[in-house]
Amino acid sequence: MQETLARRMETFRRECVERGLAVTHQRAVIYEALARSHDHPTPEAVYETVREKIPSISLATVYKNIRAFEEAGLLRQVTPLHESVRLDANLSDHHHLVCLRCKSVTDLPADSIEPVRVKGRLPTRFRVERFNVEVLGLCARCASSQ
Amino acid sequence: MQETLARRMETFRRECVERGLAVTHQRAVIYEALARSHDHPTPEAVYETVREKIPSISLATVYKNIRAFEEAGLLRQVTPLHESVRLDANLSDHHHLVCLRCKSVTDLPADSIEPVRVKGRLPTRFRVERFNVEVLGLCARCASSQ
DNA sequence: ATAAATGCAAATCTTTTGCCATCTC
DNA sequence: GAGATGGCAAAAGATTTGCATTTAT
Repeated sequence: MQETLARRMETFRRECVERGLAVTHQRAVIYEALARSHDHPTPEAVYETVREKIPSISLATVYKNIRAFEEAGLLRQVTPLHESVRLDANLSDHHHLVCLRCKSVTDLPADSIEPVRVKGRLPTRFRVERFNVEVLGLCARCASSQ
Repeated sequence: MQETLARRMETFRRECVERGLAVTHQRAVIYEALARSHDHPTPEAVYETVREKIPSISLATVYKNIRAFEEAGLLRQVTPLHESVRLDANLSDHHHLVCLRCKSVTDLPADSIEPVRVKGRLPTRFRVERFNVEVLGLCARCASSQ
């Protein structure tokens, strides 16, 4: 497990070099905080963690680097739709097609995807209410103007 | 189809009465804009649409009513995780357990859910990159403190 | 030495809140 | 007429940007 972290830090350094990103102290500490975490933290939470090691770091630096890591493919956002609330007045069972570039959302009838089936047990005593399935990719327009 | 809209407006009025929400002109126009839309608009987009019918409406009113409609169960947000970016440095295939109340996110190994399978064709020439599966519900802590 | 990155402060964008006037029931 | 709602402006929260200083390569 510790081994895995060391390997991930190694990968991180290599990726940075490959992408022309300087391996700064701040970047390494931010990335390590992310690699250690399993709670899918917000930038603010990452900032608080990193501050324990680098009290002088600024929140803007955390944001700038999260953005840089994303662009380098070192991390992802849990959902690509966090920028602004997206509303859905269609309460019937259905799914969504989400364009990663333009963030357009299109309905997908429930029957166009095999029903989600959980195999085995869910980790905790989680009370499942429903499933959200997002099909991520590029819409026709974005795929062609690529 | 027009029929469906009329029926939805009827349901809307009934739900409002049942929940003790006054059926104001603004509310009806906001709800109708949402019911007619299929692009999962942002509050700002709803505001622009509604302004065509009620030029004097304020953005705050749109936000307040979206909130009220949500609480009344008349609409949903496409993802419950839009408040702040949630980061994921684990790029391997996996899913997420999301608590609708506290917004905690927990990893779910890829093999705990049957692989998502698309039945038939996707509507447009959409270039699928990957699937996001969110299991929504209440985490153990929130379910018990309910 | 050079180009990129950091830190700070200000700006921007999204969403919420307080308060008084207005409308629904 | 009472209490909920709307509009406006200000506040709060999240994220980005500009710029001078510092750091990595």
